[in-house]
Amino acid sequence: MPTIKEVAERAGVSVGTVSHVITGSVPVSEDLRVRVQTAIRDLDYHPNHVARSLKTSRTRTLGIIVPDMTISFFPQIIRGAEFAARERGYSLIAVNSIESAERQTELLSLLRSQQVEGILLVIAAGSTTASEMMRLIDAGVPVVCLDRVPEGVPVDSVSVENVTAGAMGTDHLLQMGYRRIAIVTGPLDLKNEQRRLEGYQQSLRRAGIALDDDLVWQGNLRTEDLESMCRERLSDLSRRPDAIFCTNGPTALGALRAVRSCGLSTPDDLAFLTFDELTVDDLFRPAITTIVQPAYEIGHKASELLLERIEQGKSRKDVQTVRLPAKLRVRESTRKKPAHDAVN
Amino acid sequence: MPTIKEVAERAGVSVGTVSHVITGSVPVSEDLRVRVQTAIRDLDYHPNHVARSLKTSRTRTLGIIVPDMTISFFPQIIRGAEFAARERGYSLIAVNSIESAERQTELLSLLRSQQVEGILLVIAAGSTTASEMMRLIDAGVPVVCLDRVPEGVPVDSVSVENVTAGAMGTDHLLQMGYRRIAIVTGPLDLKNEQRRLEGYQQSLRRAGIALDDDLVWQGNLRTEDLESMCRERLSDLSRRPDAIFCTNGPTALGALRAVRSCGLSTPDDLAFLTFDELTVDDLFRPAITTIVQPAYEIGHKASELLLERIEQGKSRKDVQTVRLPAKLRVRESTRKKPAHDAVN
DNA sequence: ATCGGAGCTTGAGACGTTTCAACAACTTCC
DNA sequence: GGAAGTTGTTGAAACGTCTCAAGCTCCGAT
Repeated sequence: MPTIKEVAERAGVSVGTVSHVITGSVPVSEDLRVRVQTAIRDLDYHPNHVARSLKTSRTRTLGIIVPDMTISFFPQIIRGAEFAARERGYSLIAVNSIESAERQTELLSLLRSQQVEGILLVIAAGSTTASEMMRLIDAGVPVVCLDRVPEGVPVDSVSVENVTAGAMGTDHLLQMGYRRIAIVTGPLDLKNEQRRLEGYQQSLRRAGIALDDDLVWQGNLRTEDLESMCRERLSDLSRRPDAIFCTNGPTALGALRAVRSCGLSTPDDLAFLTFDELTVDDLFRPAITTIVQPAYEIGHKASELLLERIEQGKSRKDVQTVRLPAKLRVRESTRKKPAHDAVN
Repeated sequence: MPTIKEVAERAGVSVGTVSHVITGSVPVSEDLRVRVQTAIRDLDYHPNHVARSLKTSRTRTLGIIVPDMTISFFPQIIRGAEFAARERGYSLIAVNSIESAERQTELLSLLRSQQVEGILLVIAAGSTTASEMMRLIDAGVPVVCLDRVPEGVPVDSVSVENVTAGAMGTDHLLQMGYRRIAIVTGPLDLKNEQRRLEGYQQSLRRAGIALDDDLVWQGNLRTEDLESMCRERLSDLSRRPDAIFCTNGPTALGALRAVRSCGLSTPDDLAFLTFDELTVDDLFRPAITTIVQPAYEIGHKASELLLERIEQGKSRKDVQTVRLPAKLRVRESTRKKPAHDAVN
């Protein structure tokens, strides 16, 4: 690859002048400008960002760590974040932590080594992040947490209004006549799982329905595990719920498979409601009612917050906490419960 | 952020020694090693990759450009590529061209400026890439094309065996008793779309069935456009096909919506077969028969090829062309056509 | 004619690493 | 006991760029 020096030679000017033409930071005469630009084109010269970054200590690059890009929720976030970054002349590099705390630590270090100017982080499940995050923050690395928000850490965050969303879903099921509502969650050390559960409980309490621990089905994020757990739970006829509420996508997939493999159908045998679209929920028969998180907007907003932090070097005092509303998209799987069913 | 110099001072050694401890390239006495490592930990030092790269002109980073990360096929590719890269100590940065030729050019330049050591490229639809690719190759940038392979350019590539896959799908439909098979394609300037069509035609010809241009429904990659095209086609009762074969995921989604909105059902009114899983095809009722491309493996293999090129500096003479087989996953949407239907 | 200033252009230092040649301190061997 | 290795350590140059201070040219004002 040609260097700025070769461009300078070919154009018959100094290196400094070439740099000025490229960055536009200092006026250059028309004559020289065109000579330089011609040379750049002839040589197919691409400025070496590595060298530039070393000098300016600016990379104009953000990093984002997500647990798993193959879960459709995350690419949407990434696209939103990428777009916002791009609007401000930044680029975004995305990496997967595959829900592993060690990998997350490695990636954090990798991104810092790559001199990204800020980091968007969706915390890996089960990682005890608090101290690690504090180190990051103390080191002055701009960070914004998305979707999953750590507790007790003064860090900017963007996520959905989880309690409200959990309550909204439960309210809807109640309204449709369901009473024995099972909630299927991922690991409860994920705060947003916990909050969704909280919303569910609030809603039931408001409706005067006793909470039943038997209806809180806590699992992990592995679809297969979820499936077998649900299958087991569902096989106990006497305690079978009349509705299932899943707090996230992978969970929902497992639960749905379990429902099917138990020979049950939705919504005849039980109603079904889930967080996050399964990409094509509208095409399912019955179509599935979902609580839709504004994934793209979450990514977009998080990026904006991060850039604000970076460019205005805001003090860590004023931690920003953005909570976006989720939307309920009602479809067939939560159809009103028929009266003759409702009697039992 | 602390620098290697500060570490050296704190440990009371020279900068060179610290570097040797970090890279492990030269033996260092136990005594100094621990002193240096302690200093590194105390200072929370992260080596500056930017500076390192400048010196070594190695970034150990690959770039991948995909049209759209929200199409589930691509994240799978990325995951595969990322894994293979990681196995060899490389990291991978992913960006979206959003099917735009200009954006692709920008990103190519961006990645080169970022000094990635090689590029994985899924060409944007409609970009006339030949000359651009030749420049890249002539400049000695290692490139591997995935999924979509340009014609007449001596570049490594990994994709699925498209003709065979197209024929395989068609064969299956024929075998199940369908005769009027419509094929729904994306833009035919994408060579793999063309090849899938080719396979379809081969299969029909082998079966002695006349090709009917009326059954080749060419569209673009926008689901909505596809939907309205299909709806229009399907509304013409006299010419309605008895099976639909979609050559990619976004296309399939559109076609499926059209089928539904025309009040038709699958497979009773017509059979349905598509390339690429719609994430949860097994949960559809009826479950959809798909031709599954080994996306993860495509990414993995492409990464390996690229790394080989990078590390062994293979000459451009021996262009590698890898074609992986697709798999037919038979489900309900292509159930055997009932005899009384088959008479007409 | 001289001076001052505006507007371009240049050269050199610095960014944080790696790495090579040089050196120092020990061993080992004759 | 000294030459020749061996092993570990150091200092300085270099990577490609940006940027600051300094220099040059030209022009108008005095």
